[in-house]
Amino acid sequence: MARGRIQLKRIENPVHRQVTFCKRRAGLLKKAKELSVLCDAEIGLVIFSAHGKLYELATKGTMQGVIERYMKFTGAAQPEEPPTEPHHHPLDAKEEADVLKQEIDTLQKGISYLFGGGTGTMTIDDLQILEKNLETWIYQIRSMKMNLMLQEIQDLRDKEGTLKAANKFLHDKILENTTAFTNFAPFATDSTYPLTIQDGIFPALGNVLG
Amino acid sequence: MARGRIQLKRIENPVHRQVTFCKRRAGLLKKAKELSVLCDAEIGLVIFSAHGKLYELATKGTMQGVIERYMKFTGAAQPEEPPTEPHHHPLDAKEEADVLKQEIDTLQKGISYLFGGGTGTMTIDDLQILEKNLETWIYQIRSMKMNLMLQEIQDLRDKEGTLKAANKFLHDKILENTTAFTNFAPFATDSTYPLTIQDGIFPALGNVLG
DNA sequence: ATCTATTTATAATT
DNA sequence: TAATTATAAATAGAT
Repeated sequence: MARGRIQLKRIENPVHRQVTFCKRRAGLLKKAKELSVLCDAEIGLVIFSAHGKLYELATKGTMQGVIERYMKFTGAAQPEEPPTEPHHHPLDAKEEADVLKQEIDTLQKGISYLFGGGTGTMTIDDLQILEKNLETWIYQIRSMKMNLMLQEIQDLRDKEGTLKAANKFLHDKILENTTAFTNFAPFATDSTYPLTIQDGIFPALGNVLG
Repeated sequence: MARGRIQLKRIENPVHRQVTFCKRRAGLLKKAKELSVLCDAEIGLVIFSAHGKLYELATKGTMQGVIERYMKFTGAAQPEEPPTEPHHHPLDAKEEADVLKQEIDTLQKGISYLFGGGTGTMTIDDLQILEKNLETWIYQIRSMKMNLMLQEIQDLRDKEGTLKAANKFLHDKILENTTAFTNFAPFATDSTYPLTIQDGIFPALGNVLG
């Protein structure tokens, strides 16, 4: 990138190649860090030099964590442990996570209880109970989360509607004011466009805007 | 890097953040490719956006290959092999919903199959498989729903931010107009108060403010 | 998405 | 190996 364009091919001179590797490796790691910080992304970066040396960067946790998340995402059967959920909104998220963990505990305890004896004396009735329990657990987990999240979505939608309404109101107000202004005559004392409405609306909007 | 320095901290404005994420993500991937080609290095790069979308790059082979090499290097436990068909792009909402339905289907079929026969010849191995499947299903259902809903919540939050910004802008606009108007028409001060609009808007605002 | 003014990264050089 | 410097490349903000 300086003092001459570079060709996008392997640098044959081993000294140049090594120097460039060091510089660009540092640059790449820096850029990765910046992207992670600026945009709140989780990044895993591994670099094996031509001679097999490893350089790595994992933002927001460990490389193991990144690899597991990647595995989950791409469908690799990477078992166990509830993954680190995307950090979002501390309050509800924490509660939800706790409830969720508890539910999973319950499920695993139930399974252990039913199967852990190793007796092989499972009856159809036992299995029926297990089935029902599993369905119930799944249902409860799902609906609990559903309710929480639907609630939040609804709240946000309401907020959006309100903000849009306020937006429209303000917009219309501007149009009115503009019209009044351009058409205005000094004797327009009977104006129905009362700019002092702001006394009513602005303090309230102040809260919305904040 | 251009038109003003940036602070090395999370960009709060969601629009700016998203734009910067796209640009810098592209830049980072490009730099990684260049380093790999120029210096004959093997690189694996995974990026999870704040919304959980996956972007990846593996030079000289697959991401699985990079992960395995990394695991060998660090001596970490090998997370077994890739029965994978990597989605190069994260599932969108519709795809996720379909997968979810399918998973539920599978769950119900599995239960029916295992219990519906009524033979009572369930082996411990069968039960082990069932247990594992149930855990997997629950996890998948949960994380899929999570992703969908977190996505929507994030979208709505971003929208909210945008609307608030718009409202602030309009609000400022009104202040300007008001000032201009009163300066130009000092006589029109006895205007009546026009209350018809607030009847519509204020109750709605009340919800936001509360 | 495209453009442009700047900042940042870095190839060549010392 | 570590600076310096001239230049290419990336990108923040604007359109």
